[in-house]
Amino acid sequence: MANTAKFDRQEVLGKATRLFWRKGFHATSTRDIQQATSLRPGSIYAAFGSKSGLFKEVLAFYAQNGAETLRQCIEGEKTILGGLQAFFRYTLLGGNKDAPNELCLLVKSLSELDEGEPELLSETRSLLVAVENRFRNYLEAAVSAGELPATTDTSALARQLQVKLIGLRSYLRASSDRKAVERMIDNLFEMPLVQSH
Amino acid sequence: MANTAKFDRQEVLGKATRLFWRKGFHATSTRDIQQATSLRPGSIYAAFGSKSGLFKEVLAFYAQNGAETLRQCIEGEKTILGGLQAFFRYTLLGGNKDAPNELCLLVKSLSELDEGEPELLSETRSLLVAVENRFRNYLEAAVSAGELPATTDTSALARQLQVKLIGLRSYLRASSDRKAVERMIDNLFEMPLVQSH
DNA sequence: CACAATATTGAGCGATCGTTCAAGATCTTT
DNA sequence: AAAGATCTTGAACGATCGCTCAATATTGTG
Repeated sequence: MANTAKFDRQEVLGKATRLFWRKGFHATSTRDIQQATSLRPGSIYAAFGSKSGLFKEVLAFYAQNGAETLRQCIEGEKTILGGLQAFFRYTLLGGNKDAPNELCLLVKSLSELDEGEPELLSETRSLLVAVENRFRNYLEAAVSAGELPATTDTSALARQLQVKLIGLRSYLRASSDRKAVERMIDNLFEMPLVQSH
Repeated sequence: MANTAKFDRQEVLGKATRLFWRKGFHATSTRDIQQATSLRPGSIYAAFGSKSGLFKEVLAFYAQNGAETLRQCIEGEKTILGGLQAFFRYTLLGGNKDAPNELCLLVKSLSELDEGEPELLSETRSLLVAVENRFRNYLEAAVSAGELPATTDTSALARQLQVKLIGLRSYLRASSDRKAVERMIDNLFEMPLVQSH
C-alpha cells in the first residue's frame, strides 16, 4: 500500500443517496454525481465500479438509515405501537424536512427499474421485504409485551403497514395534503389494529 | 388541405402508452417510440411536437381508459360498492394480464418526474385528483342508493381507496404475492367501510 | 530521500439522446 | 393531369450519456 483514498466513503454515499433519491436512477447522470461529490470520474469508478454499482450501495445505505430511524422511533416511545406511529409521523410529516423526496427511495426504484437492470430490481425487492420483516418483528414484540392480542396475525398486519406507508407517501407527493395524511395516520393507529386490518 | 396522416392517432397513442407504462418516461427513448409505432421521427414530431408532448397525451389517454374501466366495473355489478371491489380486483389481479406494469402509469410518473418537467408533473397530479374525485362521486351514489350510511364521509373514504389502491399495486410489484393482495382487497371491502377507514 | 504503489485528474472515447429538415412521396383540388 | 399543399422519409445535428485511461500527484515503505 502506498496511497489511500482521500474521500470519506460514507459521506460520498450520503451525497449520492440524496441525489438519487431526488432525481431517480435514470435521471441522475454521472456528471451530476461528480458535481455533488466533488470527485472526478476515475475516483468514482475506482471506488464503485459503475453507476449501477454505486446505486446498489446507495440502496443499501438508504435501507440501513431507514432501519436505524425506525429503531430510534421505537426506542423513543413508551410502547412499540406508539413507536411505529412515531415512525409513520416522522417519515410522512416529521422533522426530516430536507428529505429529497416524499417517496421512499426503494419504492421509487421499484417503480422505475425494469428488466434492463435485473440485479438492482431484485436488490430493491429484497430490501423492501426486509422492511416488512422488520415491521413484523416489532409487531411480534408488541404481542409479547401485551400491546396486541396473542391471536394477532403479525404477518398480515406488517403487510398492511407496508401497504399503508407506501400509499400514504405516494398520496402526500400527489396532493401535498399534510392534514389529510395526518388524519389517516391517526386513524390507522387509533382503531383496534388486529381485525380491522 | 392536400394530404392527410396515414396513421391512426388513437392506435399510436395506445402503443406509446404501453411503452411508457412499461419503461417510464426517461427510460423510453424516441427511437423506442419510432420502433413501436413504425413511424419516422418527422411524423411523430409533426403530430405531437416533442417527447413531452406525446407523453402528455399518453397520460390523458391512459386516464381516460382507466375511467372507462371503472365505469364498466360499476355497471357490471349489482351494487356500487361491489363495482368498486370488482375494479380493485380487475386492476390488481384481473383479466388484463398483458398490462405492461403492475403500477398505475400516473403513480409511476408521479414518482419519476421532478422539477425538470413541471408541466408533466402537475398534469399527473391533476389526473390523480380526478381519480379520487371519481371514487368520491361513486361513493356518494352509494350513499344515495342506501349502500352506505348518510353520515359517510365520502371524501375521506375516497382518499382511503386511493391510498389503498396505490399501496396495493406497489406491494404487488414488490412481492408478486397475488394471494396476499386478494386477501387485502376482500378485507378492505368486507368490513364496515365507514368508520374503520 | 528514493522508490514503488496507489489515487487523482481531466481530456475525451464511442454510443445514444432528443430533435431538425431538405428531399421525395402522396394526397386533394382544379 | 397539372398544381399545390401536406405528409413521410432518413440522414444527421449538437448535446449529453456512461465510462476509460495515460499522465500526474500523493502517499507509505525501505
